[in-house]
Amino acid sequence: MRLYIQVRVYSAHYPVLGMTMTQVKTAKYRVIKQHICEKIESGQWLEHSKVPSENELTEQFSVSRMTARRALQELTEQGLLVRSQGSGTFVANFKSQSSLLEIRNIADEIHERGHQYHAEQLILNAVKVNEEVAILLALKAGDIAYYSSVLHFENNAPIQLEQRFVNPKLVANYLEQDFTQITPHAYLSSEAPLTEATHEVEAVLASEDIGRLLAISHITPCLQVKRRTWSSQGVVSLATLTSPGNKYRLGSHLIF
Amino acid sequence: MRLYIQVRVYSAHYPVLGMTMTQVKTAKYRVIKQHICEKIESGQWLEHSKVPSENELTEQFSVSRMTARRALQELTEQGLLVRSQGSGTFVANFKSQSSLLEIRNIADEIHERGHQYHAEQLILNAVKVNEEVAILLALKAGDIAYYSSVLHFENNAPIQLEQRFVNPKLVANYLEQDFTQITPHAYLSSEAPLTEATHEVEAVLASEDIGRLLAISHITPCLQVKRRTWSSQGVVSLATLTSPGNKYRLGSHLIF
DNA sequence: GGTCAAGAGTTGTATATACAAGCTTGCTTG
DNA sequence: CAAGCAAGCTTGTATATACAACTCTTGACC
Repeated sequence: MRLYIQVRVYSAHYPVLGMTMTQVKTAKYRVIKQHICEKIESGQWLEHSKVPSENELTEQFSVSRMTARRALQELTEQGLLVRSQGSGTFVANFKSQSSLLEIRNIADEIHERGHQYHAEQLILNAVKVNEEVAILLALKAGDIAYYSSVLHFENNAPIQLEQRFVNPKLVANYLEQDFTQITPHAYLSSEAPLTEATHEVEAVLASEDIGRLLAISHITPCLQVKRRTWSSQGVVSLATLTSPGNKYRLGSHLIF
Repeated sequence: MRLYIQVRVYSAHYPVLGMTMTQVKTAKYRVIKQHICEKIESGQWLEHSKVPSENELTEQFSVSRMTARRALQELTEQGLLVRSQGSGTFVANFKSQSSLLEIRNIADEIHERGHQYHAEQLILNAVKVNEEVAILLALKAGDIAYYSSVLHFENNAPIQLEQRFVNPKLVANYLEQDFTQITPHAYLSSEAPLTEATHEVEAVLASEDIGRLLAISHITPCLQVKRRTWSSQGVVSLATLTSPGNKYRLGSHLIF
């Protein structure tokens, strides 16, 4: 159906055989962003230290000021930099943060930071729910729910344990999925679009089991987010996300 | 010291007597953003409906395409709009993503639970800020900022330690307040209405000092929220809120 | 010597322009 | 008529330019 379009595109812009289809030409401002990110994440540019000015970047990368500016601007909006009219641009002190305002896919989040993501699927089965879970999922105690336990990795280090109960009435094929290929959140979003969500955030100490999975000691404080999501049909799932406090932060940005 | 600067500025740009000092000249792209926000929030532009294209806005507001574009771009980054190359710009389907980490007064929160609230004011003075705080408050290292440390109690048990730096240029009478009578947050809101805020949430172990104040052991995990608030004038304050994880939770409710 | 002024450097806003790239529509053509 | 193409609209990227506004340093003047 749309093949002719692709043919046109390929012939015009991807003439070299074997060339990867993705990001054949990276936008200049993205190159600059990437460069700055690397400097910060590698520790070469410390917090509060000054970042090259727009004019300096203009020369270094042979781009116009507007292009250099765009890189700095976007990194500022993303919270990596702080700018001050008249005095310059500086490395912010908050690095890895995710947005609580958005229900996000942790895989996307990690990819955005330029890091490698993978997941291990620890458990995927059907379980009888206890009373607490039953109430929260709008089921009856003793009913069957689907349960998954997935460990998320950033650069091969465990970063988050996800334990999730899913309402089987609303998501039929949950047990057939492979959550090393698609995150539960991404799958659920495609099956039953979210209409509502609540979060509860608390600080806890990891249990022995969880500590072992996340490779942390038993006195490491963890952020635990309990997320309950609805579709138009009702409560879809109940997720408990546990991350070591020293590796993971939540960030939010409200505008009134 | 810096008065001459202000004089120069006033004479050049604020020639009319009685003219308010704030927002005398609103940036054009902000006007456009405001216009679009109002359309969406008033319901005149429904979800998924098409927003005027860059060229249309260019004509309507008599600006260049780059300026119109900037308005659309920023609203997209803020999640109000969705853009698609080739087809147009549309109202996003996530609207009132309000009350996440709703900026609330802890006193109100405790009263709502039917509990008793009171506060102790530990410190209230002017301090020289270090570089980190200076940057975040848009001051210079060594400048003076106001600092307050207030301990909040729920039913006579300490529930939250609030440590706050305040920009003295924007809130003049901060040191004259009695924060056992009004919370810093409530006072600041009355003085300089908030327009923006960022939060960072992490799980930490309390330091010895903080542990003593909060009456918790040194292995109690704590939720630590760092909140940076803006008014239309700039960064108003920088607050660090620390609460024992077993006594305090953050909740949020998103509706799509 | 302290005050003020000027200048250099920085970010902020705005415009005009050009071309690339993706989507939609409708017309042409076989 | 249907397939395919092209035109026209959309957003995306990039440049060059100009001036405004803020900060800091330097230096001159009183």
